[in-house]
Amino acid sequence: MSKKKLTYINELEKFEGQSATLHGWVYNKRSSKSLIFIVLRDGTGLCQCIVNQADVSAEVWEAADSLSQESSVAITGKIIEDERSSSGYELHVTGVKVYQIAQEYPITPKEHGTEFLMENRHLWLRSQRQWAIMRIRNEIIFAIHKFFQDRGFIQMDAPIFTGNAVEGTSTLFETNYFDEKAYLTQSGQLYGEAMAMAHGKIYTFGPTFRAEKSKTRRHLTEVWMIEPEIAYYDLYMNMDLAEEMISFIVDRVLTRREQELETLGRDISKLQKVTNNFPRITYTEAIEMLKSDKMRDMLNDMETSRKEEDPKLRTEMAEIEKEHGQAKKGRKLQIEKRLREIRARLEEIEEDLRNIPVWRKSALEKQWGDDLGGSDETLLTMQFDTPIMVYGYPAEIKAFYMKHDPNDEKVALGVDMLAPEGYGEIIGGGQREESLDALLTRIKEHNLPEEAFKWYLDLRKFGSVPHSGFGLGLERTVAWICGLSHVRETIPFPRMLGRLYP
RNA sequence: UCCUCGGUAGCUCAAUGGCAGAGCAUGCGGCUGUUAACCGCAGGGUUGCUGGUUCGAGUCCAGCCCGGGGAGCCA
Repeated sequence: MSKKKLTYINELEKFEGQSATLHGWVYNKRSSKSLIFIVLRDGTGLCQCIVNQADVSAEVWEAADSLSQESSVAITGKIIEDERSSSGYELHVTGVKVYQIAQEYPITPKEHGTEFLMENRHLWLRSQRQWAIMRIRNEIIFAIHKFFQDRGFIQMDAPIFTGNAVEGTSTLFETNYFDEKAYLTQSGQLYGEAMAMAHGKIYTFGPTFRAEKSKTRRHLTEVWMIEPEIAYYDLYMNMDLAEEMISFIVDRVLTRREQELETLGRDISKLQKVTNNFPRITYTEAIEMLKSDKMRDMLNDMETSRKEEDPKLRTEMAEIEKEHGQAKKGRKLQIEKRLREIRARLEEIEEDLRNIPVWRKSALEKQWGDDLGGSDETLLTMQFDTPIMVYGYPAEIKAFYMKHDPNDEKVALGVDMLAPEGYGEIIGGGQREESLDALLTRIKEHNLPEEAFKWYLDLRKFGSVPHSGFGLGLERTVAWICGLSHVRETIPFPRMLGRLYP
Protein backbone atom coordinates (compact mmCIF):
# COMPACT_ATOMS: atom_id res chain seq x y z
CA MET A 1 0.00 0.00 0.00
CA SER A 2 1.38 3.40 -0.95
CA LYS A 3 1.83 6.05 1.73
CA LYS A 4 -0.48 9.05 1.73
CA LYS A 5 1.15 12.15 0.33
CA LEU A 6 0.05 15.76 -0.08
CA THR A 7 0.44 17.85 -3.20
CA TYR A 8 2.00 21.28 -2.75
CA ILE A 9 1.72 24.45 -4.81
CA ASN A 10 5.48 24.74 -5.35
CA GLU A 11 5.50 21.47 -7.32
CA LEU A 12 2.48 22.07 -9.56
CA GLU A 13 4.50 21.80 -12.79
CA LYS A 14 4.69 18.04 -12.12
CA PHE A 15 0.90 17.82 -12.25
CA GLU A 16 0.21 19.91 -15.34
CA GLY A 17 -2.88 18.58 -17.11
CA GLN A 18 -3.68 16.22 -14.23
CA SER A 19 -6.14 16.41 -11.38
CA ALA A 20 -4.72 17.24 -7.97
CA THR A 21 -5.92 18.16 -4.48
CA LEU A 22 -4.38 21.11 -2.64
CA HIS A 23 -4.73 21.62 1.11
CA GLY A 24 -4.50 25.16 2.38
CA TRP A 25 -6.15 28.42 3.35
CA VAL A 26 -8.09 31.01 1.39
CA TYR A 27 -5.74 33.94 0.82
CA ASN A 28 -8.27 36.00 -1.11
CA LYS A 29 -11.54 35.49 -2.96
CA ARG A 30 -13.18 37.37 -5.81
CA SER A 31 -16.40 36.49 -7.52
CA SER A 32 -18.83 37.37 -10.25
CA LYS A 33 -22.22 35.79 -10.97
CA SER A 34 -20.98 32.43 -12.19
CA LEU A 35 -17.24 32.50 -11.47
CA ILE A 36 -15.38 32.41 -8.19
CA PHE A 37 -11.63 33.03 -7.97
CA ILE A 38 -10.02 31.59 -4.87
CA VAL A 39 -6.39 32.39 -4.21
CA LEU A 40 -5.19 29.43 -2.17
CA ARG A 41 -2.21 29.56 0.17
CA ASP A 42 -0.63 26.29 1.31
CA GLY A 43 2.63 27.39 2.91
CA THR A 44 4.69 26.73 -0.21
CA GLY A 45 3.11 29.37 -2.42
CA LEU A 46 -0.10 30.78 -3.86
CA CYS A 47 -2.36 29.27 -6.51
CA GLN A 48 -5.46 30.78 -8.06
CA CYS A 49 -8.35 28.31 -8.22
CA ILE A 50 -11.26 29.00 -10.57
CA VAL A 51 -14.74 27.71 -9.85
CA ASN A 52 -17.04 27.86 -12.86
CA GLN A 53 -20.67 27.40 -11.90
CA ALA A 54 -21.36 25.51 -15.12
CA ASP A 55 -18.72 22.88 -14.29
CA VAL A 56 -19.54 21.99 -10.69
CA SER A 57 -22.43 20.67 -8.63
CA ALA A 58 -24.60 23.03 -6.60
CA GLU A 59 -22.96 21.71 -3.41
CA VAL A 60 -19.45 22.52 -4.61
CA TRP A 61 -20.55 25.97 -5.82
CA GLU A 62 -22.14 26.77 -2.46
CA ALA A 63 -19.10 25.51 -0.57
CA ALA A 64 -16.83 27.72 -2.69
CA ASP A 65 -19.18 30.68 -2.33
CA SER A 66 -19.19 30.32 1.47
CA LEU A 67 -15.40 30.59 1.82
CA SER A 68 -14.06 33.58 3.71
CA GLN A 69 -10.50 34.86 3.99
CA GLU A 70 -8.25 32.27 5.75
CA SER A 71 -10.88 29.51 5.77
CA SER A 72 -9.17 26.11 5.65
CA VAL A 73 -10.02 24.01 2.65
CA ALA A 74 -8.98 21.20 0.34
CA ILE A 75 -9.54 22.00 -3.32
CA THR A 76 -9.49 19.43 -6.09
CA GLY A 77 -9.23 20.18 -9.78
CA LYS A 78 -7.23 20.12 -12.95
CA ILE A 79 -3.86 21.89 -13.02
CA ILE A 80 -3.60 24.17 -16.05
CA GLU A 81 -0.71 26.30 -17.20
CA ASP A 82 -1.97 29.87 -17.56
CA GLU A 83 -0.13 33.12 -18.14
CA ARG A 84 -2.77 35.11 -16.27
CA SER A 85 -1.79 33.42 -13.02
CA SER A 86 1.21 34.85 -11.16
CA SER A 87 2.61 31.41 -10.37
CA GLY A 88 2.09 30.29 -13.98
CA TYR A 89 -0.44 27.64 -13.04
CA GLU A 90 -4.03 27.64 -11.94
CA LEU A 91 -6.47 25.04 -10.78
CA HIS A 92 -9.87 24.48 -12.41
CA VAL A 93 -12.00 23.36 -9.50
CA THR A 94 -14.05 20.17 -9.48
CA GLY A 95 -14.30 19.64 -5.72
CA VAL A 96 -14.15 21.65 -2.50
CA LYS A 97 -13.84 20.24 1.00
CA VAL A 98 -14.24 22.82 3.75
CA TYR A 99 -12.35 22.17 7.00
CA GLN A 100 -13.39 25.37 8.73
CA ILE A 101 -15.00 28.64 7.72
CA ALA A 102 -12.89 31.42 9.22
CA GLN A 103 -14.55 34.18 11.23
CA GLU A 104 -13.81 37.76 10.18
CA TYR A 105 -10.05 37.65 9.62
CA PRO A 106 -8.48 40.79 11.07
CA ILE A 107 -5.69 41.26 8.53
CA THR A 108 -7.49 42.42 5.42
CA PRO A 109 -5.92 42.91 1.97
CA LYS A 110 -5.17 46.50 2.88
CA GLU A 111 -2.44 48.44 4.60
CA HIS A 112 -2.18 48.13 8.36
CA GLY A 113 -0.21 49.88 11.06
CA THR A 114 2.63 48.21 12.94
CA GLU A 115 0.93 48.20 16.34
CA PHE A 116 -2.05 46.31 14.94
CA LEU A 117 0.15 43.90 13.01
CA MET A 118 2.33 43.21 16.06
CA GLU A 119 -0.78 42.45 18.15
CA ASN A 120 -1.68 39.96 15.42
CA ARG A 121 1.81 38.63 14.82
CA HIS A 122 0.53 35.02 15.07
CA LEU A 123 -1.63 35.72 12.00
CA TRP A 124 0.65 38.26 10.31
CA LEU A 125 3.13 35.41 9.75
CA ARG A 126 0.75 34.11 7.06
CA SER A 127 1.16 37.25 4.91
CA GLN A 128 3.33 37.16 1.83
CA ARG A 129 6.09 39.47 3.01
CA GLN A 130 6.42 37.78 6.38
CA TRP A 131 6.37 34.40 4.70
CA ALA A 132 9.23 35.45 2.42
CA ILE A 133 11.27 36.84 5.33
CA MET A 134 10.94 33.61 7.33
CA ARG A 135 12.06 31.56 4.35
CA ILE A 136 15.12 33.75 3.98
CA ARG A 137 15.80 33.52 7.73
CA ASN A 138 15.65 29.76 7.38
CA GLU A 139 18.04 29.90 4.43
CA ILE A 140 20.50 32.02 6.43
CA ILE A 141 20.35 29.63 9.39
CA PHE A 142 20.90 26.67 7.11
CA ALA A 143 23.77 28.46 5.34
CA ILE A 144 25.48 29.17 8.66
CA HIS A 145 25.31 25.52 9.69
CA LYS A 146 26.54 24.42 6.27
CA PHE A 147 29.41 26.90 6.34
CA PHE A 148 30.70 25.71 9.71
CA GLN A 149 29.93 22.02 9.31
CA ASP A 150 31.75 21.94 5.94
CA ARG A 151 34.79 23.37 7.72
CA GLY A 152 34.82 20.81 10.52
CA PHE A 153 33.31 22.99 13.25
CA ILE A 154 31.31 21.27 15.99
CA GLN A 155 28.05 22.92 17.02
CA MET A 156 27.83 23.04 20.82
CA ASP A 157 25.38 24.73 23.13
CA ALA A 158 26.18 27.29 25.78
CA PRO A 159 23.89 27.52 28.81
CA ILE A 160 21.09 30.04 28.88
CA PHE A 161 21.09 30.45 32.68
CA THR A 162 24.31 31.93 33.98
CA GLY A 163 25.39 32.72 37.50
CA ASN A 164 27.07 36.03 36.80
CA ALA A 165 26.84 39.09 34.62
CA VAL A 166 29.58 38.20 32.16
CA GLU A 167 30.98 41.50 31.04
CA GLY A 168 29.65 43.56 33.87
CA THR A 169 28.36 46.15 31.42
CA SER A 170 25.05 45.09 29.94
CA THR A 171 21.82 44.94 31.86
CA LEU A 172 20.69 41.34 32.19
CA PHE A 173 17.37 39.67 32.94
CA GLU A 174 17.43 38.37 36.49
CA THR A 175 15.59 35.19 37.39
CA ASN A 176 15.10 33.22 40.57
CA TYR A 177 17.01 29.96 40.25
CA PHE A 178 15.91 27.93 43.29
CA ASP A 179 16.41 30.96 45.53
CA GLU A 180 19.70 31.79 43.90
CA LYS A 181 20.14 34.69 41.48
CA ALA A 182 20.55 33.62 37.88
CA TYR A 183 20.70 35.67 34.71
CA LEU A 184 19.66 34.95 31.17
CA THR A 185 22.82 34.83 29.09
CA GLN A 186 23.82 37.76 26.94
CA SER A 187 26.50 35.71 25.16
CA GLY A 188 27.73 32.14 25.05
CA GLN A 189 31.28 33.22 24.38
CA LEU A 190 33.05 32.35 27.61
CA TYR A 191 31.57 28.85 27.45
CA GLY A 192 32.48 28.74 23.76
CA GLU A 193 36.10 29.23 24.75
CA ALA A 194 35.96 26.20 27.05
CA MET A 195 34.36 24.13 24.29
CA ALA A 196 36.95 25.27 21.73
CA MET A 197 39.69 23.96 24.03
CA ALA A 198 37.96 20.56 23.79
CA HIS A 199 37.16 20.49 20.07
CA GLY A 200 39.40 23.08 18.43
CA LYS A 201 36.72 24.64 16.26
CA ILE A 202 33.23 25.09 17.63
CA TYR A 203 30.21 27.33 17.18
CA THR A 204 27.19 27.98 19.30
CA PHE A 205 23.76 28.84 17.94
CA GLY A 206 21.19 30.00 20.42
CA PRO A 207 19.17 32.77 21.99
CA THR A 208 20.73 35.55 24.05
CA PHE A 209 19.04 38.22 26.14
CA ARG A 210 19.54 41.91 26.80
CA ALA A 211 17.47 43.80 29.34
CA GLU A 212 18.50 47.21 28.02
CA LYS A 213 15.65 49.60 27.43
CA SER A 214 16.47 50.25 23.80
CA LYS A 215 13.57 51.21 21.57
CA THR A 216 15.02 51.33 18.10
CA ARG A 217 14.67 49.48 14.81
CA ARG A 218 17.89 47.58 15.56
CA HIS A 219 17.05 46.19 19.01
CA LEU A 220 15.27 43.20 20.47
CA THR A 221 15.51 41.84 24.01
CA GLU A 222 15.80 38.26 22.75
CA VAL A 223 18.13 37.65 19.83
CA TRP A 224 19.74 34.62 18.25
CA MET A 225 23.51 34.61 18.14
CA ILE A 226 25.99 32.46 16.32
CA GLU A 227 29.35 32.38 18.08
CA PRO A 228 32.28 30.50 16.58
CA GLU A 229 35.36 30.10 18.76
CA ILE A 230 38.60 28.73 17.36
CA ALA A 231 41.79 27.63 19.10
CA TYR A 232 45.06 28.95 17.63
CA TYR A 233 43.27 31.64 15.56
CA ASP A 234 44.56 35.18 15.79
CA LEU A 235 42.59 38.35 15.05
CA TYR A 236 43.39 38.29 11.34
CA MET A 237 42.38 34.65 10.81
CA ASN A 238 39.23 35.53 12.73
CA MET A 239 38.47 38.38 10.34
CA ASP A 240 39.08 36.11 7.33
CA LEU A 241 36.59 33.65 8.75
CA ALA A 242 33.91 36.28 9.43
CA GLU A 243 34.27 37.69 5.93
CA GLU A 244 34.08 34.26 4.28
CA MET A 245 31.03 33.35 6.34
CA ILE A 246 29.09 36.50 5.46
CA SER A 247 29.96 36.15 1.77
CA PHE A 248 28.85 32.52 1.84
CA ILE A 249 25.53 33.37 3.50
CA VAL A 250 24.74 36.16 1.05
CA ASP A 251 25.62 33.98 -1.92
CA ARG A 252 23.37 31.14 -0.72
CA VAL A 253 20.43 33.48 -0.22
CA LEU A 254 20.97 35.06 -3.64
CA THR A 255 21.03 31.72 -5.44
CA ARG A 256 18.40 29.86 -3.44
CA ARG A 257 15.93 32.57 -2.33
CA GLU A 258 15.81 34.88 -5.32
CA GLN A 259 12.00 34.66 -5.48
CA GLU A 260 11.59 35.68 -1.85
CA LEU A 261 14.00 38.61 -2.23
CA GLU A 262 11.91 39.75 -5.17
CA THR A 263 8.71 39.50 -3.10
CA LEU A 264 10.38 41.85 -0.63
CA GLY A 265 11.48 44.20 -3.38
CA ARG A 266 15.10 43.88 -2.27
CA ASP A 267 17.69 45.62 -4.45
CA ILE A 268 19.72 42.53 -5.32
CA SER A 269 22.55 44.45 -6.95
CA LYS A 270 23.57 45.70 -3.50
CA LEU A 271 23.87 42.13 -2.19
CA GLN A 272 25.76 40.97 -5.27
CA LYS A 273 28.64 43.25 -4.28
CA VAL A 274 29.16 41.30 -1.06
CA THR A 275 31.92 38.92 -2.18
CA ASN A 276 34.89 38.93 0.22
CA ASN A 277 37.54 41.69 0.30
CA PHE A 278 35.59 43.71 2.86
CA PRO A 279 37.50 46.88 3.71
CA ARG A 280 39.44 46.48 6.97
CA ILE A 281 40.08 49.71 8.74
CA THR A 282 41.58 50.30 12.13
CA TYR A 283 39.69 52.18 14.79
CA THR A 284 42.28 54.95 14.49
CA GLU A 285 41.66 55.22 10.73
CA ALA A 286 37.91 55.25 11.39
CA ILE A 287 38.31 58.20 13.75
CA GLU A 288 40.34 60.03 11.08
CA MET A 289 37.66 59.33 8.47
CA LEU A 290 34.97 60.69 10.76
CA LYS A 291 36.91 63.89 11.42
CA SER A 292 37.87 64.43 7.78
CA ASP A 293 36.78 67.26 5.49
CA LYS A 294 35.29 64.63 3.21
CA MET A 295 32.94 63.57 5.99
CA ARG A 296 31.99 67.17 6.67
CA ASP A 297 31.23 67.69 2.95
CA MET A 298 29.18 64.52 2.78
CA LEU A 299 27.04 65.59 5.73
CA ASN A 300 26.58 69.06 4.27
CA ASP A 301 25.51 67.52 0.96
CA MET A 302 23.06 65.28 2.80
CA GLU A 303 21.57 68.27 4.55
CA THR A 304 21.28 70.26 1.31
CA SER A 305 19.62 67.45 -0.61
CA ARG A 306 17.05 66.91 2.17
CA LYS A 307 16.29 70.61 2.21
CA GLU A 308 15.76 70.59 -1.55
CA GLU A 309 13.58 67.49 -1.46
CA ASP A 310 11.15 68.94 1.07
CA PRO A 311 9.53 71.71 -1.04
CA LYS A 312 9.40 69.41 -4.08
CA LEU A 313 7.35 66.89 -2.11
CA ARG A 314 5.07 69.60 -0.74
CA THR A 315 4.41 70.90 -4.26
CA GLU A 316 3.54 67.41 -5.46
CA MET A 317 1.29 66.91 -2.46
CA ALA A 318 -0.63 70.12 -3.15
CA GLU A 319 -1.06 69.16 -6.82
CA ILE A 320 -2.44 65.68 -6.26
CA GLU A 321 -4.62 66.83 -3.37
CA LYS A 322 -6.25 69.26 -5.80
CA GLU A 323 -6.70 66.47 -8.35
CA HIS A 324 -8.18 64.16 -5.70
CA GLY A 325 -11.57 65.92 -5.62
CA GLN A 326 -12.64 65.01 -9.14
CA ALA A 327 -10.49 61.90 -9.60
CA LYS A 328 -12.02 58.52 -10.37
CA LYS A 329 -11.96 55.72 -7.80
CA GLY A 330 -8.80 53.97 -8.92
CA ARG A 331 -6.85 57.18 -9.25
CA LYS A 332 -8.16 58.31 -5.87
CA LEU A 333 -6.67 55.24 -4.22
CA GLN A 334 -3.42 55.86 -6.05
CA ILE A 335 -3.34 59.46 -4.84
CA GLU A 336 -4.12 58.48 -1.27
CA LYS A 337 -1.32 55.93 -1.29
CA ARG A 338 1.13 58.47 -2.68
CA LEU A 339 0.02 61.03 -0.11
CA ARG A 340 0.81 58.57 2.67
CA GLU A 341 4.22 57.94 1.13
CA ILE A 342 4.93 61.65 0.90
CA ARG A 343 3.84 62.29 4.48
CA ALA A 344 6.07 59.45 5.72
CA ARG A 345 9.01 60.76 3.70
CA LEU A 346 8.47 64.31 4.96
CA GLU A 347 8.62 63.01 8.53
CA GLU A 348 11.85 61.20 7.69
CA ILE A 349 13.33 64.36 6.21
CA GLU A 350 12.30 66.36 9.25
CA GLU A 351 13.96 63.81 11.51
CA ASP A 352 17.11 63.70 9.37
CA LEU A 353 17.34 67.47 9.45
CA ARG A 354 17.10 67.36 13.23
CA ASN A 355 19.70 64.59 13.41
CA ILE A 356 22.31 65.67 10.88
CA PRO A 357 23.76 68.43 13.08
CA VAL A 358 23.99 65.91 15.93
CA TRP A 359 25.69 63.37 13.66
CA ARG A 360 28.08 66.03 12.37
CA LYS A 361 29.01 67.05 15.89
CA SER A 362 29.49 63.43 16.96
CA ALA A 363 31.68 62.65 13.94
CA LEU A 364 33.80 65.79 13.70
CA GLU A 365 34.48 66.04 17.44
CA LYS A 366 35.38 62.36 17.81
CA GLN A 367 38.49 61.79 19.93
CA TRP A 368 40.68 58.70 20.08
CA GLY A 369 39.25 56.67 22.97
CA ASP A 370 35.60 57.51 22.34
CA ASP A 371 33.27 54.68 21.37
CA LEU A 372 31.61 54.76 17.96
CA GLY A 373 27.91 55.58 18.08
CA GLY A 374 25.19 54.35 15.76
CA SER A 375 25.39 57.43 13.57
CA ASP A 376 29.19 57.18 13.32
CA GLU A 377 28.88 53.58 12.15
CA THR A 378 26.29 54.57 9.56
CA LEU A 379 28.49 57.37 8.25
CA LEU A 380 31.48 55.01 7.97
CA THR A 381 29.53 52.32 6.12
CA MET A 382 28.14 54.90 3.70
CA GLN A 383 31.65 55.17 2.24
CA PHE A 384 31.56 51.53 1.07
CA ASP A 385 29.38 49.03 -0.83
CA THR A 386 30.23 45.96 1.25
CA PRO A 387 30.31 45.31 4.98
CA ILE A 388 33.41 46.76 6.61
CA MET A 389 35.51 45.54 9.49
CA VAL A 390 36.73 48.00 12.08
CA TYR A 391 39.42 46.59 14.37
CA GLY A 392 41.89 47.62 17.04
CA TYR A 393 39.61 49.48 19.45
CA PRO A 394 40.81 51.31 22.55
CA ALA A 395 41.20 48.63 25.20
CA GLU A 396 39.45 50.79 27.75
CA ILE A 397 36.06 50.61 26.05
CA LYS A 398 36.22 46.87 25.40
CA ALA A 399 35.55 43.80 27.55
CA PHE A 400 38.07 42.43 30.05
CA TYR A 401 38.74 39.20 28.12
CA MET A 402 39.96 40.90 24.96
CA LYS A 403 43.65 40.53 24.17
CA HIS A 404 45.66 43.72 23.97
CA ASP A 405 47.91 44.50 21.04
CA PRO A 406 51.44 43.44 22.09
CA ASN A 407 52.75 46.47 20.15
CA ASP A 408 50.38 48.96 21.75
CA GLU A 409 48.87 48.22 25.15
CA LYS A 410 46.14 50.83 24.66
CA VAL A 411 44.69 48.83 21.75
CA ALA A 412 42.49 45.73 22.04
CA LEU A 413 42.46 43.11 19.30
CA GLY A 414 38.73 43.36 18.81
CA VAL A 415 36.80 43.64 15.56
CA ASP A 416 33.29 44.76 14.63
CA MET A 417 31.72 44.08 11.26
CA LEU A 418 29.36 46.80 10.13
CA ALA A 419 26.73 46.00 7.52
CA PRO A 420 26.15 48.46 4.68
CA GLU A 421 23.01 50.59 4.16
CA GLY A 422 22.87 51.66 7.79
CA TYR A 423 22.19 48.24 9.30
CA GLY A 424 24.95 48.67 11.85
CA GLU A 425 27.00 46.14 13.74
CA ILE A 426 26.23 42.56 12.79
CA ILE A 427 29.40 40.98 14.19
CA GLY A 428 31.49 41.70 17.25
CA GLY A 429 34.50 39.63 18.22
CA GLY A 430 38.25 39.43 18.48
CA GLN A 431 41.25 37.66 19.89
CA ARG A 432 40.92 36.60 23.53
CA GLU A 433 43.48 37.16 26.26
CA GLU A 434 45.25 33.85 26.86
CA SER A 435 47.62 34.97 29.64
CA LEU A 436 46.46 34.09 33.16
CA ASP A 437 48.28 37.02 34.74
CA ALA A 438 46.89 39.54 32.30
CA LEU A 439 43.35 38.25 32.82
CA LEU A 440 43.66 38.40 36.60
CA THR A 441 44.78 42.01 36.34
CA ARG A 442 41.86 42.92 34.03
CA ILE A 443 39.31 41.24 36.27
CA LYS A 444 40.57 43.39 39.14
CA GLU A 445 40.55 46.53 36.98
CA HIS A 446 36.96 45.88 35.93
CA ASN A 447 35.93 45.13 39.54
CA LEU A 448 34.62 41.71 38.56
CA PRO A 449 34.29 38.86 41.08
CA GLU A 450 37.30 36.59 40.54
CA GLU A 451 35.49 33.69 42.16
CA ALA A 452 32.84 33.58 39.41
CA PHE A 453 35.53 33.27 36.75
CA LYS A 454 37.45 30.42 38.39
CA TRP A 455 36.49 27.95 35.69
CA TYR A 456 37.26 30.48 32.96
CA LEU A 457 40.71 31.09 34.45
CA ASP A 458 41.32 27.33 34.48
CA LEU A 459 41.36 27.53 30.67
CA ARG A 460 44.49 29.68 31.01
CA LYS A 461 46.11 27.27 33.46
CA PHE A 462 45.71 24.07 31.49
CA GLY A 463 47.16 24.42 28.02
CA SER A 464 46.27 28.04 27.27
CA VAL A 465 46.53 28.92 23.58
CA PRO A 466 45.92 31.99 21.43
CA HIS A 467 42.31 31.86 20.33
CA SER A 468 39.66 34.01 18.73
CA GLY A 469 36.01 34.10 17.91
CA PHE A 470 33.06 36.33 17.17
CA GLY A 471 29.32 36.65 17.59
CA LEU A 472 26.95 37.14 14.68
CA GLY A 473 23.55 38.69 15.38
CA LEU A 474 21.06 36.68 13.36
CA GLU A 475 18.19 39.19 13.36
CA ARG A 476 20.30 42.11 12.19
CA THR A 477 21.76 39.91 9.47
CA VAL A 478 18.27 38.91 8.32
CA ALA A 479 17.13 42.55 8.39
CA TRP A 480 20.09 43.62 6.27
CA ILE A 481 19.83 40.83 3.69
CA CYS A 482 16.05 41.28 3.39
CA GLY A 483 16.36 45.07 3.32
CA LEU A 484 13.89 45.53 6.20
CA SER A 485 13.42 48.74 8.11
CA HIS A 486 13.04 46.96 11.46
CA VAL A 487 14.42 43.81 13.13
CA ARG A 488 11.02 42.97 14.63
CA GLU A 489 10.01 41.40 11.31
CA THR A 490 13.03 39.06 11.22
CA ILE A 491 11.93 36.65 13.96
CA PRO A 492 8.55 34.88 14.28
CA PHE A 493 7.71 36.26 17.71
CA PRO A 494 9.90 39.26 18.54
CA ARG A 495 10.57 40.13 22.15
CA MET A 496 11.20 43.79 22.66
CA LEU A 497 10.61 46.57 25.17
CA GLY A 498 6.90 46.44 25.97
CA ARG A 499 6.20 43.43 23.78
CA LEU A 500 5.59 40.02 25.32
CA TYR A 501 2.40 39.16 23.40
CA PRO A 502 1.75 37.11 21.35
C1' U B 1 16.00 57.73 31.77
C1' C B 2 15.95 61.80 28.07
C1' C B 3 14.41 63.96 23.15
C1' U B 4 10.71 63.73 19.37
C1' C B 5 6.18 62.31 16.70
C1' G B 6 1.47 60.17 17.23
C1' G B 7 -3.56 57.93 19.45
C1' U B 8 -10.85 59.41 15.53
C1' A B 9 -15.54 53.04 13.13
C1' G B 10 -12.79 46.04 13.15
C1' C B 11 -8.46 48.23 9.82
C1' U B 12 -6.05 52.61 7.09
C1' C B 13 -6.89 57.61 7.38
C1' A B 14 -9.82 62.72 6.73
C1' A B 15 -12.34 66.63 9.44
C1' U B 16 -10.25 76.63 10.14
C1' G B 17 -12.76 75.85 17.75
C1' G B 18 -19.11 75.08 14.89
C1' C B 19 -24.11 68.77 12.12
C1' A B 20 -17.83 62.99 13.21
C1' G B 21 -16.70 61.49 7.50
C1' A B 22 -14.33 58.30 3.35
C1' G B 23 -12.10 53.75 1.61
C1' C B 24 -11.35 48.72 3.01
C1' A B 25 -13.52 44.73 5.99
C1' U B 26 -18.70 42.67 7.33
C1' G B 27 -24.14 41.69 5.55
C1' C B 28 -27.49 41.93 1.27
C1' G B 29 -28.06 42.74 -4.14
C1' G B 30 -25.64 43.09 -9.28
C1' C B 31 -21.79 41.52 -12.83
C1' U B 32 -18.79 35.12 -17.10
C1' G B 33 -11.42 36.03 -16.40
C1' U B 34 -10.86 38.67 -11.62
C1' U B 35 -5.47 40.19 -9.77
C1' A B 36 -5.80 44.93 -2.95
C1' A B 37 -11.54 43.12 -8.83
C1' C B 38 -15.63 46.42 -9.72
C1' C B 39 -20.89 48.79 -9.03
C1' G B 40 -25.26 49.71 -5.57
C1' C B 41 -27.54 49.54 -0.56
C1' A B 42 -27.11 48.74 4.82
C1' G B 43 -25.22 48.24 9.77
C1' G B 44 -20.99 50.00 12.44
C1' G B 45 -18.36 55.80 17.15
C1' U B 46 -17.28 56.78 25.27
C1' U B 47 -12.54 60.79 18.97
C1' G B 48 -6.72 56.81 24.63
C1' C B 49 -8.00 58.52 30.03
C1' U B 50 -8.82 62.56 33.73
C1' G B 51 -9.46 67.52 34.47
C1' G B 52 -9.43 72.68 32.60
C1' U B 53 -10.39 77.07 29.02
C1' U B 54 -14.86 78.25 25.94
C1' C B 55 -21.66 79.79 24.27
C1' G B 56 -19.40 75.46 21.91
C1' A B 57 -13.44 70.92 22.15
C1' G B 58 -11.68 65.34 17.88
C1' U B 59 -9.31 70.28 17.49
C1' C B 60 -6.65 74.71 22.59
C1' C B 61 -4.14 73.89 27.85
C1' A B 62 -2.30 70.50 32.02
C1' G B 63 -1.42 65.67 33.93
C1' C B 64 -1.49 60.51 33.03
C1' C B 65 -1.73 55.88 29.86
C1' C B 66 -0.37 53.45 25.26
C1' G B 67 2.43 53.24 20.66
C1' G B 68 6.25 54.83 16.78
C1' G B 69 12.00 56.00 16.27
C1' G B 70 16.12 58.49 18.02
C1' A B 71 19.99 59.20 22.13
C1' G B 72 22.54 56.25 25.71
C1' C B 73 23.78 50.77 25.51
C1' C B 74 24.39 47.03 22.18
C1' A B 75 24.16 41.98 17.94
